[in-house]
Amino acid sequence: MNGVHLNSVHLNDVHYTETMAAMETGNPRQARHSRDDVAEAALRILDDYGLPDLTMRRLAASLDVQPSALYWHFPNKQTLLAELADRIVARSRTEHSDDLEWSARVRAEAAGLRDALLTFRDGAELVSSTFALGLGAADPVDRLTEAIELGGFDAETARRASVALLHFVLGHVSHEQQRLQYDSLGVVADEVSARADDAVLGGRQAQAEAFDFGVMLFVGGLQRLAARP
Amino acid sequence: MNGVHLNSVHLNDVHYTETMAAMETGNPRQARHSRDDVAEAALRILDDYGLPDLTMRRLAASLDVQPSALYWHFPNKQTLLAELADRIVARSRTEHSDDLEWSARVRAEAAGLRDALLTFRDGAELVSSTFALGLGAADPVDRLTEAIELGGFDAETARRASVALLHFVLGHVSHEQQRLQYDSLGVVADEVSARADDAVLGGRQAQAEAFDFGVMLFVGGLQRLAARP
DNA sequence: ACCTGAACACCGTTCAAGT
DNA sequence: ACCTGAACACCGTTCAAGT
Repeated sequence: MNGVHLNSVHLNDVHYTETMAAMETGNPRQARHSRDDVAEAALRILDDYGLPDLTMRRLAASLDVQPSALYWHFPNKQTLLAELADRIVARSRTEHSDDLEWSARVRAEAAGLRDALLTFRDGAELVSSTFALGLGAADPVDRLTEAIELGGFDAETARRASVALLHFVLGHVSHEQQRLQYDSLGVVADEVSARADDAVLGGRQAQAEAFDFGVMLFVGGLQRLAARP
Repeated sequence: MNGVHLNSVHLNDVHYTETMAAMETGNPRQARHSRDDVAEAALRILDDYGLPDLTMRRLAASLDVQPSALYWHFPNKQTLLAELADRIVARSRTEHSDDLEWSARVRAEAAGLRDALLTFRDGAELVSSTFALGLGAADPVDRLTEAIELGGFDAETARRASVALLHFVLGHVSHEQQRLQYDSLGVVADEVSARADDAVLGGRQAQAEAFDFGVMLFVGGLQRLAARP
């Protein structure tokens, strides 16, 4: 804008490589990091210590870097979290043998999403919070919408239904994961009430059943809608 | 346990009243606060500035008190938030003319809960986070469960359905409120895309419709379940 | 291209002590 | 019964400067 050709700025830019820096300082430092390195390190902290412990300062320390260095790769923490959410959710891409009936496909997508969220500690809460902020998580909505549209529903109905279903999925799995680490903290206190509680809403099997039931209610609602338009 | 009668401890306890303190210091300080005062002040900050600004330090300042004083009323912030969640949710007690059909009553309960959450800024997010932690929000679950049981469903089915419905409600209203303040921040940028976006998922009316649609899917799923057991 | 150093403006919580 | 004062152990983010 001011007449200076931006392209010329880097003409004699000296690129300090890792080895050059090591030679100068005599200190064979860690490799400098890429955006991808940062995201992967963050996912590791998330899974090992949970969302509350995923701080910029801790992340920086795990990469042997100053906290301020992270802001070269991501403009702020929220953007980093959105990136993590997208990476977690990307694992839910099911090869949903396209010959499935639409309702079975919806159930498969929902189950795949749940599995993906469960592979990372606090995964549901992370995705949930970034989804609520209007960032990321667009992909699962699109895939659910597509599956529902196969049932002959119009675009808006399908979208509304898939967003509703996603809210259920995120809420359910958040709850589920919260309970997991609550249990792992061993609030043993009342053996009896713990058992009773467990019988009602605990146990991996029971959680999976409750999840399927919720998805089924949704699908059932859609089917009823199709039956009497 | 050690033989000392606990009842005798307070026998000659001197109670410093507000006026006594004022007389001594010559400083007519604010009235000392009750647990209820603290909760009400917190609700005011929540509604005026939002959940991220509801810090213990800010709350203390609004009460003309040191942050540490709050810990006499609540053991920690989480407990305070749970109390706020309960207070917000208590406003959803609808006088659901008991002559309503069960499905209408479920819809009324859901709508009442949404209205209650909307009366406070970030209300849904607050209730959602404490619910995910297993604190509070038990009341709405109970009322929804009761309504569903009137439809002839067994206790576990009713409970699972009501928890699922609650997850949808919390997720939907969180999203809705997030959008509200996103809009109020006036990210005017693209007038055009804003309009287009608005047509699809914006507007109070559209949000209310999408909400009702989601609830209807649930109820429809239950009805279908009743039709073919 | 990627990072350091230092600072700014905050957090929640504890605890002895005061009135 | 309710609060102060002071401290502890943290946060996210910015920015000039370095290599």
